Amino acid sequence: MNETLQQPKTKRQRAILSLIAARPVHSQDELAGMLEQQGYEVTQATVSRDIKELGLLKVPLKGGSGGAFKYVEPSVGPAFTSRLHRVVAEVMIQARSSMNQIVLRTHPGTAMMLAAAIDGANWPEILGTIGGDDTVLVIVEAPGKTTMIKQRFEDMRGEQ
Amino acid sequence: MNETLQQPKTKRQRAILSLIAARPVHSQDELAGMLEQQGYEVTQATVSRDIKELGLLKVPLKGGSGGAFKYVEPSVGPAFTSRLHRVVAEVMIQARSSMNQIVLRTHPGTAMMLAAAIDGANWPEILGTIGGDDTVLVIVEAPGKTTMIKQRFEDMRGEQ
DNA sequence: ACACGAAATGTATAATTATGCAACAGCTCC
DNA sequence: GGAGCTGTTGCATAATTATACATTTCGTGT
Repeated sequence: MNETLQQPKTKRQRAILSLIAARPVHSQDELAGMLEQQGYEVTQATVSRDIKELGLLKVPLKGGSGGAFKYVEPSVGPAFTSRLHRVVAEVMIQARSSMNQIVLRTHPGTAMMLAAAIDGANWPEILGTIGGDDTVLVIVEAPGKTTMIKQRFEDMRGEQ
Repeated sequence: MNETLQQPKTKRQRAILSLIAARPVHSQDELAGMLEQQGYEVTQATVSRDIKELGLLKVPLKGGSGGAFKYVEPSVGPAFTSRLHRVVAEVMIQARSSMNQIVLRTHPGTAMMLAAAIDGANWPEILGTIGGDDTVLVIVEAPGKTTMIKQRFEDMRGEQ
């Protein structure tokens, strides 16, 4: 029991990560209860602080099983967005356009991945893409739509 | 004003995405007030529902400016995890090992990206990597550590 | 026109989360 | 030893978010 009373914070936070990975945890009270079962003496207030420190996210469940939300690690958050969105956010450096062409610059060795993601998105305004090492050429169906398409890519990259 | 009364949900949700991208929004009440300024008649209850539908995330601010949290789109999550973690989650399909070698299978055209991310992580147990089109060969410093390293990759990929 | 069902929304409030404040523990310095 | 500082935690509750229920709106069929 002295071991329980002297439990360091780091160990408790690691236990939290294990718990939320093992099964859905719907509320901080629930999580506090689970920690109690593992021998940690802890309240909802401390769990709230842990969750904030760990950067855990409360995400909506898609099926409505039990509670309507669960806690996840930050890395699980992106799974809720489209593949193209994730890839753009990860590899795209710059987007420039002229007439009906958009040139996307990427980190070295990642252009093919972005080109594939763009193809997979099946945007009707895009005729096709050519990917090299760090550059993707996107052909837009008409010059009038180029700026809008470029803006979409920039929106997906988000603020830096 | 009739236009305000007949505002469709989709348009309001798009406005929400623009608002949270433009500056930090700390609470649903704050967001409801901002929407009111744009002519949407809406309450916190509806905003809560919108946020759930859009899958927006409430993330902790790192600086403590104003409120301690803000709302973001799921794609903004990547900033919270390491590059290797994100790349593994995005491209790695399988990890297998033998003696001091780990073979990682990836989506086509993405192996170089993963190899670069592994190199960038500078794990002391890894001597080096060789990346091809859809396969990365990882050389571990000793066979005794191969399983543990492989497990790390699998942990980062997470449940599928 | 009316009836019906589904979707959307507000009101009120239950449920959940965050935090101010005080207390305690641990560490360093004199 | 004591003083001072920092970090951690619980208590109590303020703040925030989610939701039950009722109402309204919209779309479809007769």
